[in-house]
Amino acid sequence: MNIELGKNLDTRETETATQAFWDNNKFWENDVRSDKKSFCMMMPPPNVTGRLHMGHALDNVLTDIVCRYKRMCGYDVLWQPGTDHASIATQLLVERDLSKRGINPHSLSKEELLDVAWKWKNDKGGQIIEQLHTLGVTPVWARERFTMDDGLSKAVTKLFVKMYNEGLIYRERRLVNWCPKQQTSVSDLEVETREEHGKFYYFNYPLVGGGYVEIATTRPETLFGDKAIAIHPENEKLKHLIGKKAIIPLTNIEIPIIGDVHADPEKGTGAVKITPAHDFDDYEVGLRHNLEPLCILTTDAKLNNAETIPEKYRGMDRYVARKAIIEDIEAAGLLTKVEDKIIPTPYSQRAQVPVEPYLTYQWFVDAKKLAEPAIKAVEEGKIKFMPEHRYNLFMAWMREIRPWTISRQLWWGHRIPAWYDIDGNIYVAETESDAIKQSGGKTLTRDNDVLDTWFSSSLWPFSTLGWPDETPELKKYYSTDLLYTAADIIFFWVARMVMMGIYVMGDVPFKTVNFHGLVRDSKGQKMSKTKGNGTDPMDAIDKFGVDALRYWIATAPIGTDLRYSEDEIKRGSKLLTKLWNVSKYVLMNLSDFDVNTSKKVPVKDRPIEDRWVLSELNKAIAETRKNMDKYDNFNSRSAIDTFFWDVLCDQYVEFIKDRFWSPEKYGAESKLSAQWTLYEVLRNVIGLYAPFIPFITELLWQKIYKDTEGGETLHLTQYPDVKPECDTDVSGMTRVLDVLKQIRGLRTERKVGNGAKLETLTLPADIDVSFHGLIKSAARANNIISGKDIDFTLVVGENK
RNA sequence: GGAUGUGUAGCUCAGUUGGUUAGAGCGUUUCGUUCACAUCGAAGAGGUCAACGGUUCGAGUCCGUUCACAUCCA
Repeated sequence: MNIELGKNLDTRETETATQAFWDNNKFWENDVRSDKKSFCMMMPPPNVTGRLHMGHALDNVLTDIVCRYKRMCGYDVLWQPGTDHASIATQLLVERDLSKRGINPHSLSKEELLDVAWKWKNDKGGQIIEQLHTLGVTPVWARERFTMDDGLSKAVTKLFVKMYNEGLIYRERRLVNWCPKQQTSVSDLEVETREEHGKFYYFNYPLVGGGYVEIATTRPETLFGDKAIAIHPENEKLKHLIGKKAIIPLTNIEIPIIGDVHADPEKGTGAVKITPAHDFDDYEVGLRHNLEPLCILTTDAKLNNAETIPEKYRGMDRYVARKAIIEDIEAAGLLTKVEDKIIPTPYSQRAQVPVEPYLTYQWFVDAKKLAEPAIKAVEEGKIKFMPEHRYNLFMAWMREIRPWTISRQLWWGHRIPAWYDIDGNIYVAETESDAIKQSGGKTLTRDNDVLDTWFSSSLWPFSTLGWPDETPELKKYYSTDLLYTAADIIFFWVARMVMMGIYVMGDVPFKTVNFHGLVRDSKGQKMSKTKGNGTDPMDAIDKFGVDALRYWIATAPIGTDLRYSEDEIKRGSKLLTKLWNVSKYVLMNLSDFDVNTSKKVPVKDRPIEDRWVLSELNKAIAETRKNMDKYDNFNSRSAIDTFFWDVLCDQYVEFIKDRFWSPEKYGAESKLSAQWTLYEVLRNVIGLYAPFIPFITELLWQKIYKDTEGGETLHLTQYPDVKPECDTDVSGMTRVLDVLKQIRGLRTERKVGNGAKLETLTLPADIDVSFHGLIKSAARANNIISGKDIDFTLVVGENK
C-alpha cells in the first residue's frame, strides 16, 4: 500500500468536506420495507427560537452515537428529526423583535403577526437545522417535521376532537395561573416559585358594631376582592368573632367572618382575609362557603373598575396600588405592624413576571384520567428510566397530577377547534363546516385561543410517523426504542408523551428514556443566557472541531451534569492527533504490504505480542459492545481509549518497532505478521471509534480501507465484533509487561533515556527464554543474560 | 418543609452483585526528542473514599444518624 497522510490533520477542512459528502448521499435513510430489525429514536424537536445551544448538542450527539452504532450493528435505523413551534417562547421573541424595530405588536392584526412569525420560523428554524448538520448527526433529514406543519396540525385537531368527545378535554371557568405580561393563562409547570424579600402587613378590619379584627397579609392590594374573614373554628382566642361582620378598610363594604380550617391559628394573627378570585386557597374556601369570587384585576394586573374599588385606585398597577393602599390604611389608623418576610412568589417562567391567579374560562385536559394507564404501564416496567431514580420523580408527579390547562391566549400555535354560537353553546369539530353542521346551521365564531405548545409535542412520537393515518412507519417504528432528553422537561414533555402515547396508540412512546444532565460552565455554574456564561457549540467547533466536541460529549456519564471547559475539549483534539499519527505509522510500515497479495499469517502462527494485542482488542470490542448495548457511552468510549492508547500506542507499537527496523533479525514472516496485525487492529479501532468521532474515522477509512472493502462509507460497515480466532493463550505477557515496566523504572532511576541502547540486559531466571526476543526488542537491548535481578549496562558511547 | 441525588487525589470524575496494593484524565515533580506523535513518552509524588456508629471473617460498596452541596416539588 502506498498511502500518504499529511503531516498534520486539518480538522475543520476535512469535517466540512465529509459533512457535504454525507449530506449529498443520504446514507442514513431508513427503509420501512426492510426486514432488518428496526431501531427508532425521536429527536427532541428544538424550538425555532434561535441558535443551537450546548444542551441540544448533548441530546443530539448522544443520540447520534447510538444511532450510528445501531446502524453498524445491522439495524434499520430511523432517527426522526424536526422542530417545535414553541408557542409562547416564539411569540415572546417575535413580539420583542418587532418592538425593537419600532413596531408595536398590538398594532398588527393576527394575520400580520402570523405572517411575521412564519418568516421567523423559516429563518431561525433553518438556522438550527443547519447547525445540527454541522454536528455531523444522522437523522433522516428527508423526514424533517415541524409541529405546525399540515400533517402534525391535523393530528392535533383530530386528537383534540377525540378527547373532547370522550370527556378528556373540557372547558371550565376556573382559577388559573395568569401571566399579566403576555396576558395568557399558563400551566402549573410554567410557573416557578422564587423566594423574595417582601412584607407581611398587619392591619385591622373594623367590626360592625364596634371593635376590630386584625389580619395579616402579604397582598393588601387584593382587599377590595375580599369576601370574608376566616378564623379557625377551634381558635380559642378568636372563635367568638365567627358569625359577626367586618368592614373592608377604605370602603364601607361588610363581609362575614366565617369559621374555616384554612385559617391556621399559628400563622399571622389567626384571622385571614378571603379573596376567592385572587388566591388558590381562598378559592377553595370560597367554594366551601358559597362566596362568589370577585375579580378586581385587569388582564395586565391593574386594579379594574369593580364597584368595590374606590375611584382613586382604579387603573393602578398591582404594586403601585399595594403601596397606596397601605399608606391609606396607615393614615386611617388601621395599620398595626409591618414585618419583613420571605415570600414565595410565583413567576411566569417565560415572561419572568409574577403571575396572578385569575378566574377565566379555559380548556383543560383531564390529566388524572390519562395518567392512570400511564402509571400502570410504567409500574409494569414498560419504560426503563436511566438513571433509575428518575422513575420515582416521574411517578410522584404522575400520581399527584392536576388538570392540565391547555388553552393559551396567544396567536402563535394550534388554534383550538371549537366554535360558539350566539348563546355560548360549544361545538368542537375538525372543521368549521362540521361545527356548523353540528349546530344545525347556526352562525358560529371560532375560539380565539391556541393550544399549549406541549400539546403538540406530546404527540411527536406518533404524529411524526404519520398518525392519524395507519402508516407502515407507525406500525414498524412505534413504540420507539430510546429517547435522550434533558431532565428538566420530564414533566413538560416526557410524562405527557407517555400519557398521550398510551391513550392514542395503546403503548408507551419509548422503551427507554435516558435523562442526561445539564451542561455547566467550568466553575460548575448552570449555563444561562442571563448569566452570559454559555458557550456556543459552534464556537467550540470552530476552535477544536466537531470530533473533539463530540468526544467530550461522549464522556457524559448517565444522568450527571457535564462541565464545559476548553481543557476537556482539548483531550479530544489530542486523541484525534494520536489517531492520525498512529495511522501514519501504520501506513509507513505497510508500504510493501498488499492486503490482496501479501501472504496471510494465521493468528495462531503470529508472535505472542501480535496475539496479545489481538486478544486485548477482542476484550475491548466485547466491553465496548456490552456498554453500547446498555446505552452507556461513557464506559464504551473508555474501553476503546484504554485499548487504543495504552495497549496499542504505548505498548504494542513499541514491541514491534525493532521488527520493522531490523527485519533481517526476525525473518520475513515476522514482519508480515506485524503488518497484518497493524492493518487489522487499526481497522477495528477506526470502527470502534466511528460512532464517537465519525469524521476522522471516515477519512481514515476512505483512505486506507475503502478500496479493498468496497462500500461507500465507514458508517454503513459492520461494527467490529469479537473474533474467536483472536482469543489465544497470551498469559505469559503479564510477566513481560511487568518486567518492561521495571526496566523503564530503572532507566528513569539511572537517568537513561528510553531510546538509549542497552549492551546487556539481565533478566530474572524465571522469564521464559521464548520471551527474550520480545523483551530484547522492546527494551532495546543487544544481549540478554539470566541473573537474579533486573539490571543492564549501556552500549559504550550511548549518551544518557 | 417534603422528595431525590451527590460527597473518592489539587481539579473533573470512574469504581459492575461487599473480596488482594482504591483507578483515569488534567495539574504537579523528575527524566527523556529514538525514525508515528512534544497536541509526545517514561517514572514518581499525591487519597484516614464527608463525619460518626452498626452489620460482616472482610465495607469506598450494605444499614442508621449527622453535616455540606445540588435538583425537583410545596
